[in-house]
Amino acid sequence: MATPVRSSLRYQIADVLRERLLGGEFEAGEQLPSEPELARSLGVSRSSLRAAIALLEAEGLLRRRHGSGTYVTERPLLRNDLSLNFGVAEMIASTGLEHGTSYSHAAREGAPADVAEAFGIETGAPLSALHRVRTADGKPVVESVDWCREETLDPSELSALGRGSLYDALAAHGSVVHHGVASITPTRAGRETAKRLKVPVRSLLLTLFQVDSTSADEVALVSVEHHLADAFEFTVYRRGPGEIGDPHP
Amino acid sequence: MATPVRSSLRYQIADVLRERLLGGEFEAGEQLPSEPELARSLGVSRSSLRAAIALLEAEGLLRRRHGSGTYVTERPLLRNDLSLNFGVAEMIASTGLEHGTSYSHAAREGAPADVAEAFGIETGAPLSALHRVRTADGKPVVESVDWCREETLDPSELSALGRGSLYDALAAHGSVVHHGVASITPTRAGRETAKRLKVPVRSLLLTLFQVDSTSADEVALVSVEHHLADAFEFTVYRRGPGEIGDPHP
DNA sequence: CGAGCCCAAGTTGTCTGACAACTTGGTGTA
DNA sequence: TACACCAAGTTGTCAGACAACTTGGGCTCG
Repeated sequence: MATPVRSSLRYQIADVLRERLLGGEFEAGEQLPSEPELARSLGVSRSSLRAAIALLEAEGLLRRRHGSGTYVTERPLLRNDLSLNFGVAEMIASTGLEHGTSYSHAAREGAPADVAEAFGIETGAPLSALHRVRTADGKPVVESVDWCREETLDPSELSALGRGSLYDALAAHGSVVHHGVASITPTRAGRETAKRLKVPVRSLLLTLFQVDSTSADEVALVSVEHHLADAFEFTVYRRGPGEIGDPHP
Repeated sequence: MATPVRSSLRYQIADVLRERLLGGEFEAGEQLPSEPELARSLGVSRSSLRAAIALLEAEGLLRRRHGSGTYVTERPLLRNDLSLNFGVAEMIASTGLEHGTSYSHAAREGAPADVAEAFGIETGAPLSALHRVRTADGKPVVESVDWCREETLDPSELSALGRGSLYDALAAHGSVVHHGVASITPTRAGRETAKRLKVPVRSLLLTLFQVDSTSADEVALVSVEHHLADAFEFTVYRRGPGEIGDPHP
């Protein structure tokens, strides 16, 4: 088939392998077929396959051992792996719960200091803002505010979002999100937030302040998410220390 | 010089480049020399260089654009990048503050349920435990408990640790930590923790539960760290969504 | 003069084949 | 039994070539 092929081959191979790995085709700790064999069976060159394996190794899914083989990492699948950028909806869906939105309001608002700094604009300059409360099986679990430039999406387009993904809407307007940088802090629910999440004031929250950028490193979206403390568990794969090192077997 | 060369060449190249990048040799957004040129100047093959660049791309330091070039990512250096595994001491030192330990106690203790599960042993089975309170410029900021097998390090070895790194001590006993998986939750200070950190009971904390493993995927260390909410800021680079995608320039 | 097409140079992406470095299990020997 | 050695299999690195893509300049044409 003549698919347009937008992304590099190695990413496509990595996607295929990731799917097969997460699909449970291989056991934890099991050895993968050798590189030449895998490459043949996938119909790609060994070098492209190796590049794909390198990606999965950086994600912590695979482990390579010189002279021995490539092995599936023994680890419980990470829940809500922070190194991947997904929306709240996906996060809720991945737990098997039904996701919904109990509150949604879009407006033209002045940028708070931290948001303005991320966009490189003056504090108070107008932006499009989308306030939402996301639910899991009907229970409010996340209160979020998303900010983007008016030129990208105006408030009316934001309210018309419905069940569609914000990332998709941005992409449709030429602002494809390539990556984000999130900063994580524990907080307490203020009066407004508490009311919207239906929890007592000063309840424990985990707050994500995230700046999403395009592949040209232009800030496309800034979002603030307040998560109920016990709603989700965030995990990260941390490399090192020493990056490699294996003195003796 | 004839260094023994233990790790793969691509990791060494990545280390060199990372150093040069973080050292400010290139400006943010600047284009790197072409791959053939860089490879020549480093005295390595282009394929090895490409493997190294792939690592740095996965870390979010570089960006490659087909047909155009390789560019330095525009982002403020991440503070306390969670995707790298560093100790509390390094974290404090990186802020320019003096790190210390105001409390340290090692003992043989029964494993709590979550720690036992990580090690794959029975709850209550004996482990070596190291309780510490870490300080920044004399102020307590982190309370931590580290657990490891008695065979690896016994309590007396833990108390003798002094200012040395726990990772170094483990490595010296044949347990080289290769990576960790951390899970992050907001918590409140209990009575004991509050007293040790010298903050009011129920103060806001960020808790990291981390499982460190060797390259053979054997659990070497489990640690629980309670961080003062305003002491540090943790950040993560999040790939995606879509992993690549760049419909039009 | 401006808009748009075209092309050439430069860059990253992929392929092929070969050999080096290392691991592992088995065999043979002292 | 213990040890040295070897052979097969694996990943790591190298070299060279060509494909795919971007970019900027020059050209034509209106």
